Amino acid sequence: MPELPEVETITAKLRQILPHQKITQIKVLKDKSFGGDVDHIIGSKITDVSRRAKIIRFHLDNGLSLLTHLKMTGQLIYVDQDRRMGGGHPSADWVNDLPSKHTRIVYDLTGGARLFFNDQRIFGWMKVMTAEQIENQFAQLGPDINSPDLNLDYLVAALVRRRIPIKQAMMDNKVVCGLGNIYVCDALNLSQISPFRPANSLSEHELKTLLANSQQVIARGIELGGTTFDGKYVGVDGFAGGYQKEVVAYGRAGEKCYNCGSLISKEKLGGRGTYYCPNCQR
DNA sequence: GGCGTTGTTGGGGA
DNA sequence: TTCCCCAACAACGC
Repeated sequence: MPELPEVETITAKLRQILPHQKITQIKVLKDKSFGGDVDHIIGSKITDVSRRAKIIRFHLDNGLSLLTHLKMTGQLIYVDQDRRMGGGHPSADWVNDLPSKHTRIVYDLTGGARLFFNDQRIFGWMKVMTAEQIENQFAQLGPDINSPDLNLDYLVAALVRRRIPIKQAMMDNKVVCGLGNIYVCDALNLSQISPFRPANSLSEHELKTLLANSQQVIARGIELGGTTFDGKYVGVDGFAGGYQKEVVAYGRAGEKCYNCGSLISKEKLGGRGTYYCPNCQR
């Protein structure tokens, strides 16, 4: 479920909280959720937390890293020794339910704090990896949508031979990372470009507009702490994001397009729900 | 019981 | 080989 703004929000928070903390114990409640040997990282200290695409990386002082992908329903919830979530904020009222029936892994940290990995659908994972394995994992990825390395020339070159619909191309991690279904629908609506257009049919000017709007919706999503539908995404402190209040297309089928006043449609594209305005998105 | 769900991956066909 | 489509992963709510 989390897209880049959600993962970025979680990463930024964990980067404030976790460095210098030691992993004292790990309880794996669902084998499928954890890859590698817990004994290789128990006793190590977290030195940094970073993000690439939608993958969060915990850097450890023994040279290994712990990587996690939250996929659709993963959550990382930090609870300190006083059972406050997210390091000092008031806690969501379900803090006392942890570990819950969806908790897959529990990390005990320095001084009695704990990090919970919850994942309803069990698509997400956490894995112990070496630097070399991480390099391989990241090698095929295009630049992050919010990366300074991403520019119009790159996007034009990446899409020139792609005939798939522009929406699918923008969601392809080999082209650009971090633009998921919610934000890509909104970026296309703001750009007044149809999601069904072949990627290589867009003019350079259209791609420029789409890139700028994509960067803008992602930046806005980060500002608002992500998007929460159905309570599936929550931050490290257990609370929801705010972008769902500002969506321009996603989830608005039957409501008026903010560009032109026509009604937003919903159709399937590449197996995903696609919200767009048939009138002004051309 | 059926359908839909915010992400990724791999198999198979063209 | 590359490109592209689609099923699969699995659990929940409507």
